[in-house]
Amino acid sequence: MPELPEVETVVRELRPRLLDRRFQSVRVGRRPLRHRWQTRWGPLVIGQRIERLHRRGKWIVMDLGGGPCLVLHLGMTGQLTVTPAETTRRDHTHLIFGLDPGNEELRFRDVRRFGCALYFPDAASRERFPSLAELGPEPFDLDPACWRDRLRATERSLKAALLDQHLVAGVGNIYADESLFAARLPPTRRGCDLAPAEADRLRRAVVAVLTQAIERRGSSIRDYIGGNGEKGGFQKEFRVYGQTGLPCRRCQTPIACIRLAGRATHFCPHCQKPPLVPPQRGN
DNA sequence: ATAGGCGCCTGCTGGC
DNA sequence: TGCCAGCAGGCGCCTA
Repeated sequence: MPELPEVETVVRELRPRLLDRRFQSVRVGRRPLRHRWQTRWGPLVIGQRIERLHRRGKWIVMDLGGGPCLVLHLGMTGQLTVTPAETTRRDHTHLIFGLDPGNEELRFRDVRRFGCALYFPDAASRERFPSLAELGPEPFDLDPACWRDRLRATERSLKAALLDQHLVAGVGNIYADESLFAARLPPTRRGCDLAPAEADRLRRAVVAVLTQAIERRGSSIRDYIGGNGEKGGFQKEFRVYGQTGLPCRRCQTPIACIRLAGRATHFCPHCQKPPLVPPQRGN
């Protein structure tokens, strides 16, 4: 799915097209998405002005004037685009907001319907939404000491830790694998077995990989497109994700793929070799 | 606390 | 060519 870089790209590209415009109509598809799926969007949003558009983890938050907001998640196959109203609507388009001024529509398309769109009447109700409220810090704002301590407090694998949105927000399967490769750490290594310097290396690797991916407008494997409808380019930079059997770009060892934390996990068995003697806890 | 499994959905791919 | 199992970028729920 869209992970942090993809969602960031969508938000950046939609912002200039959405800010200060109002919803003038809503069309809702017949089939529901996840969570509390609204069927009566019209009375909630028609006439509301889009004041702010931002990202939190993999969530898109749209503040409407005076408190209410729209919160969207793209799931695995979600696409959010602004499109001329006359453009043919593709199948699996579940929400269509007419925009004023102009003859354009904000469209939410999601083939697998793992995404969701939620309306909160005020900030307090949004703050009670657990998926947002319990989200960990943004990767770019991680306090190094706090990250080190939280990582070293868990016996889970580094892969599982990176995918846990409570620990750090926005990392998914692709960027977890790419970050672990960049940090030269094995995905199976336990958080509690990391030396402080290694925890810090991982933090920097996550930031570096995500930053580079945002610069390339995210990764398009199949469904992902940015807010302007174009595919991303970071899939060309993958070092391990989806590279099973291909030679590692550093050492030529074939990239391995295992199942970890329930997900396909790619790594270089040589560059990301576990240490012979794990560092002592507390050093 | 946390790992693992499943379910939610649809569409594509690879093997037979 | 056709069929079917397996798999896919997420997340939440359940069990052990």
